[in-house]
Amino acid sequence: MTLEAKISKQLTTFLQETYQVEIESFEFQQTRKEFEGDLTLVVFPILKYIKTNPAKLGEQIGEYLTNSSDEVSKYNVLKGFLNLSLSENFFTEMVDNIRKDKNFGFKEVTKDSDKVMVEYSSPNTNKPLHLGHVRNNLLGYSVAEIQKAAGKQVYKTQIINDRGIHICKSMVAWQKFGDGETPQTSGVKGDHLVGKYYVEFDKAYKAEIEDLVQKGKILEEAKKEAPIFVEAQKMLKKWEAGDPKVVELWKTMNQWVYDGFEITYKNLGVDFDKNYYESQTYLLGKDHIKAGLESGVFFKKEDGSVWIDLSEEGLDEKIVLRSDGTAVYMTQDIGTAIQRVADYDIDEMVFTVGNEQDYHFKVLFLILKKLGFEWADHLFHLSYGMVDLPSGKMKSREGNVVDADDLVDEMISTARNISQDLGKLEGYDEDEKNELYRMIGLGALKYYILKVDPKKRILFDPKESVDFQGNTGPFIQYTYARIQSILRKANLDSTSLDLSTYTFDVKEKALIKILNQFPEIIQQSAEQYSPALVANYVYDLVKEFNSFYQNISILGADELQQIEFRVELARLVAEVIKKSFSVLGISVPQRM
RNA sequence: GGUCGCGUAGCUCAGUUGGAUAGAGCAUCUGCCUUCUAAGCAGACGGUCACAGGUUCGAAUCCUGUCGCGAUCACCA
Repeated sequence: MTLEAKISKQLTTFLQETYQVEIESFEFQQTRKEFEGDLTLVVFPILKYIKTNPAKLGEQIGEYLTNSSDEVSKYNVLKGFLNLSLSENFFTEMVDNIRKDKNFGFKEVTKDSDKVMVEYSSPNTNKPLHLGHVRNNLLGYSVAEIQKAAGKQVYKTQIINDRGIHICKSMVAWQKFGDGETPQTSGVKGDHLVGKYYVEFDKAYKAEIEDLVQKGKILEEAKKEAPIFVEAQKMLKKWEAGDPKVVELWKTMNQWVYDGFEITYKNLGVDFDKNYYESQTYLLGKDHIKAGLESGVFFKKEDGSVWIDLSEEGLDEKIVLRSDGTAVYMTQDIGTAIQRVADYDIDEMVFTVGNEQDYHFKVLFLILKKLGFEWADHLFHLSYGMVDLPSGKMKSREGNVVDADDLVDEMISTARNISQDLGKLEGYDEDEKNELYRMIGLGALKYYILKVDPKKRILFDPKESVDFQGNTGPFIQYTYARIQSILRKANLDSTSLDLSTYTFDVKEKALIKILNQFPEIIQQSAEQYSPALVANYVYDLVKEFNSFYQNISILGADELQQIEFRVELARLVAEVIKKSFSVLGISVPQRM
């Protein structure tokens, strides 16, 4: 039982006996720093039931709790706020609880735990990943890890958009201008090579449009008639018809991209339990449209196209099948969702997709619900804001993107420069140093992106780059490394530590209180699908620890028991840092 | 135009069932390395919480309207 629950119970009893009113829930908050106390009861809401003066009631309750509750040792009342000081015993209890639970903060995953599938990344295969994908990947991975920590069975997945006009554009351009170039012959990473031809396509396409317009064509027509575009469309038709040559080229170029993506994913430290490929799923869903047509969920227009009318829900009509009977995006999304539930028997699904698709997912979930799938209530669109550059939106075909691989490299090299300036890595060999630079550079990047509320858009200025000081990943990693240093020096066995007679320092208490919040933070961030909560929490913890560290001597404390406890407290802080960062996908160093 | 989201310090962000004098970091300025790692600590400066109403004992938070920014409203994905 949480502390709040315990005290609430006592309060219910007290108010029942004294005022004959039944109140079960009370409003608590952390006592603000400028006041004495650990936990604050807000008295105002109780006045709705008991007409009296808030200060007077606060006094009464405070008096009662101090006398009858083991947890409360002191109180003071300010206006309508009752500040309670917790007893030393209670702090001892909290510490003991944290110490004895090796899995502190995380819920155990069992065979009976709910199964949740988290989809993220889901790239197109015509270009390398950029900063927008990075946010998507970091968010998706972290949310998946947080769900695990909250006790769910998690499957990470992506659907790779490996077919369609976009990849055909790269293919056509490669055929025309590529001169047989491959990743091997050029030394260019596969996804970048294919991306290069996507840009080439766009250049040639634009030139052709320009040319046609010069010759008197209307822009709209020119766009449709430009020879290279016509060629790409032809190629798509051939692909759909299974033309062996086209399919082979398609396979080859996609493989280049997959090999490239694999490296990027590895560098980012993200992974997947299952990949779905659009080329294998794009025909799915049609059967369900048929079934829905029969049951009256959908209706057919004269031209044969199939629609759903969502005007009752305040939305429009939405097409689910083209008049020629082919699938649209929505069709296959209906199909893949159903397929996934069939494959994995999942209870929940999370779709990590940008907020530009809010409407799409609203409609998708509604359709699945109308088709009668119970699980449609447990679908969540993890909608996140775009990452914009100072110059505006990133557009791959125009080349104004922050490339994922370049960005990671830059972060690592910044970390290297800073580390070398500080020069604290005596005794590390080159491999160890490089591993550390990578850890810090990625830590900076990941924390920078994850600490922001997912739904907010991020403005990323490559010139200003990412900080390594203050509220940053490296700051938190640094604190962890400092603690490791203390643990090495102390070299203590704390198993027999007994705190039953210990008197805690204010800063020790502050740390214990924050540590104690960890399990709740994990649950909250899981419920809200927000890694930002964990990021901000661990920052608060670390800030408090650094203040403690700088103001109170740990190894130089007066008494052995103090030394032992402080070392143990530092160890607990380090553990929570490590766990918090692990769900953010960030590693922590022994030294830095 | 309809719908959805956002608007908090010069900049980047916290502020979650409505609660005390709205908090951090960066930047600027002041102190602190002969003691556990200064990627740190202690402090100063910095606010019309976009604006206007409303609900409430109490609003950055809830409601309405206005303005600004963004997204979306395709037989594209």
